[in-house]
Amino acid sequence: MGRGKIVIQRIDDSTSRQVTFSKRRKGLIKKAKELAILCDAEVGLIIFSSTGKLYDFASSSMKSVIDRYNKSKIEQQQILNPASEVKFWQREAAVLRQELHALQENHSRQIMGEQLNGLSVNELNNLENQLEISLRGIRMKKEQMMTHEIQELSQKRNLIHQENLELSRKVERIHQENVELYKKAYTANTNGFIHRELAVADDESHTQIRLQLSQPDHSDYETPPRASQ
Amino acid sequence: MGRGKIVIQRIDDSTSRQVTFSKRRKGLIKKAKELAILCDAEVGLIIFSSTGKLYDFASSSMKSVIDRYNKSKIEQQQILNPASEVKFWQREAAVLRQELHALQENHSRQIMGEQLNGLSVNELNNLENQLEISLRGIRMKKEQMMTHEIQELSQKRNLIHQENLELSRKVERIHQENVELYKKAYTANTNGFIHRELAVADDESHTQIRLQLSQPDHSDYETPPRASQ
DNA sequence: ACCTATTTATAAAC
DNA sequence: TGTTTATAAATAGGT
Repeated sequence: MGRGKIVIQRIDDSTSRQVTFSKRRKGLIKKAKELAILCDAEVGLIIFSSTGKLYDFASSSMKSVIDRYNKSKIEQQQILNPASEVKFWQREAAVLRQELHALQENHSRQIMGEQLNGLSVNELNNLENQLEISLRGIRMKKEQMMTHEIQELSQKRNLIHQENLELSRKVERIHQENVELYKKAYTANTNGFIHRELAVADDESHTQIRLQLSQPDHSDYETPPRASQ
Repeated sequence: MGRGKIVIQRIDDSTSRQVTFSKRRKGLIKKAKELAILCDAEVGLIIFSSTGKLYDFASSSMKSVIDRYNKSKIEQQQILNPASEVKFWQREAAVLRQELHALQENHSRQIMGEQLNGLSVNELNNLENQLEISLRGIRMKKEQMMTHEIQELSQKRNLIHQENLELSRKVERIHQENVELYKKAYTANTNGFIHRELAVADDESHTQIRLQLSQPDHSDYETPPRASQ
C-alpha cells in the first residue's frame, strides 16, 4: 500500500528502515487501539526498535495485560497441576478473610448487645479500647504473617532463579562439549553422517541458549507492583 | 477501508463485533509480523477478545519481549526507585502504620475531649463506629495489597519453575546428543587419542546430569510455605 | 468463509 | 521528522 509493492523482508537500507519503522509503528498502534475500542478487547502491544527503543500501547495497562496473559498461560497448563501454589494461596487468603470476618462479627455483636443494656460512658470507652486492641492484634499478626510470606516467596524465587542460571550454564557447557566432540569426530571421520546430526544438534542448542539468556528475570523483584494499580 | 466508513467506537451488535474482531485481529497480527521483519524490531502483541480468549504474537518469544519490556521500564524508573521489593513493602507498612496511628491519635483525642464535655452514649457510639470503620478500611486496603502481592509472587515463581523444568529437559536432551555423538565418534575412530578425550568428556557430562537432576527441586513448589511458619 | 467497493495505510519522493 | 500523492492493502457490508 504505497507507490510500489514491497516484499516482506528486512529492509537493508538503515535510513528507509527507520522511516518505515516510524510509519508502520504508528499505524500498528493505531490499529491496536481501534481493535480494542471497536471490539471491546484488551490489547497490549510492545515494540522494540532495532536500536532498542521501546514503544508500547495497552488498552488497559500493560501490567494488567501481562498479568492476564501469564494467568492464561498458567491456566493452560494448570490442568496438569491442579494442586498448584496459586490455588493454595487463594484458599489461604479466603480462609484468612473468613476468620477475620468472624472476629469482626463477634465484636460487632458484643458492641450491639452491650449497647442495649445501656452502658456508662466509661464502660463504652473500655469496650472501644478493647475492640481497638483486638483489631490491632489481628492486624499485626496478619501483617507479620503476610510480610513473612512475601519475603519467603521472594527468597524462594531467587533460589529457583539461581538454579535456572546454573542450569543455563550447564546447557552452555554441555553444548560446548558437543561442539568439541563435533570438531574431533569431524576431524577423524568424514563420511558425512555425523556431520548432519551435529548440524541439527548445534542449531537446537542455540535456540536454547537464547531462551536461557532471556530468562533470568529480576524484574518483578526490583519493580514492586504498585498499590495504586 | 470497507464498503462504508465506520466510527471508532464499540460495535454494539455482538455478531458484527465478533466478525470485525476476527478480521482486524488477523490484520493486526499480520502487521505486527511485518513490522518485526521489515524493521528488524522485537514485537509482542497480546489480545484478549471480549469473551476472554487469548490471541498473541511475538517475533521472538513473548517471554523475551515481556522480560525486555520489564527491564526497560525498570531502567526508566530505577532512578526514582532504587529500593527493592522488600524495602518497598517495609516502607508501605510503615506508612500504613503511621496513618493508622494518626487516625487512632485523632480518635483518642476526640474521645478524650468529648468525654470531658460529657457526651451522650449515642455520640460515643458514633465515634466508636467511625473508628472501627477507619481501621477496617486501612486493614482491608493493606490486606488486598498484600494478598495480591503474594499471588503475584506465586505466579512469577511458577513461571520460573516452569522454565527450570524446560531447561532441565534441554540439558538432558543435549546430553543425550552428546552420548550419541560419543558412540558414533567411538565407532568411527579407534586411534586412541579421541578415545581418551571422550572418556573425560563423558565422565564430566555425567556429573552434570547428576547435578541437574538434583536441582529442579520441586519441594518448595509442591509444599508451599505455610502461613503458620 | 468469500466477494468487492471503498476506505485506509503507506512507499516513494520531496 | 512532516507533507504529498499514487498505489497497495485492509476491511465493512453483503452473500
